[in-house]
Amino acid sequence: MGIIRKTKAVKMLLNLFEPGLKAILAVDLIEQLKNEMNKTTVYRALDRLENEGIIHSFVGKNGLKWYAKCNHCTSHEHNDVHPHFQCTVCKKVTCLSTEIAIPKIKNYAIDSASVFLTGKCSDCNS
Amino acid sequence: MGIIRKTKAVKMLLNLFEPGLKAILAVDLIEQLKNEMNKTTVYRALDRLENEGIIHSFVGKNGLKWYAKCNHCTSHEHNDVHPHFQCTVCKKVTCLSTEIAIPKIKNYAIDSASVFLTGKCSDCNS
DNA sequence: TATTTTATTGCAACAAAGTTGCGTTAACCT
DNA sequence: AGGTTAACGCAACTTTGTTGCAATAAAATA
Repeated sequence: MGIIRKTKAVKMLLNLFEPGLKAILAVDLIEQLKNEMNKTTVYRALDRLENEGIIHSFVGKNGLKWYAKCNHCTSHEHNDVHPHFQCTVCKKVTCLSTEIAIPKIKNYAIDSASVFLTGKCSDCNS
Repeated sequence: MGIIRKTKAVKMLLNLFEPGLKAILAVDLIEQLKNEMNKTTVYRALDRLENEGIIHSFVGKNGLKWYAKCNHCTSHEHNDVHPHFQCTVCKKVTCLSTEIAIPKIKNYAIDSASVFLTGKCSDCNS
């Protein structure tokens, strides 16, 4: 365990995430890769990459699953607690590097926060 | 438009939300009401109540839809920008009344934020 | 109250996202 | 190269949510 094979699926997926902070819908990955591999393969490869801390996932407003590359995570710890942002104009979803302040609430022990923002990105806001 | 009929479905749903801040899974509502009405009816009644600003919805970590009662919303405006919290012990999901600070990001125009927190609620944190 | 209007319902069929089991294939190790 | 085992493909399935349409029941009107 802990070892991940460098299979065709893994390589292709990592290529697609290469550009950087942009998140991709699982469904879109399946569509893009439909001539190369089965959707089951895509889902399973994504699972593995996520378990190894190479990518992370989150759920959008509509319940669909997004994936993006991690910055400084390991299989033990997902350090990457950052907000995700969707532009209402270009529809792109990105990881923001802004740290978010986890609110303190009396008598509650909060151990995770996920923040999803919408609005206009810098490209569309001009 | 703007008028919502006080049908059986609407009354029963509002009763279930009565207790207060607790959110309920759409799927659980359907299960609870399966002897009383069709799931289509539940989904459509929830839609109407949400459009009128009587309840609001959000998506949990797993992509499932939650509904909860609104505090001070109208059909025109959902003022209720509050975090949602799920206790990892008792699994309950509640609306927190804490205001959240929408982060400012240079060149971005942010117009909505949804925050989902997990941890231990006050009941389970003792 | 009886009648008309129109929103709401039930049903059955569908759609989309994601999962599972299992026999086959292909990475990796030696 | 050969063996071991993770990864794959396929088909079938599950779950959540949606749609069209004929039937029903609120509300409005007479």
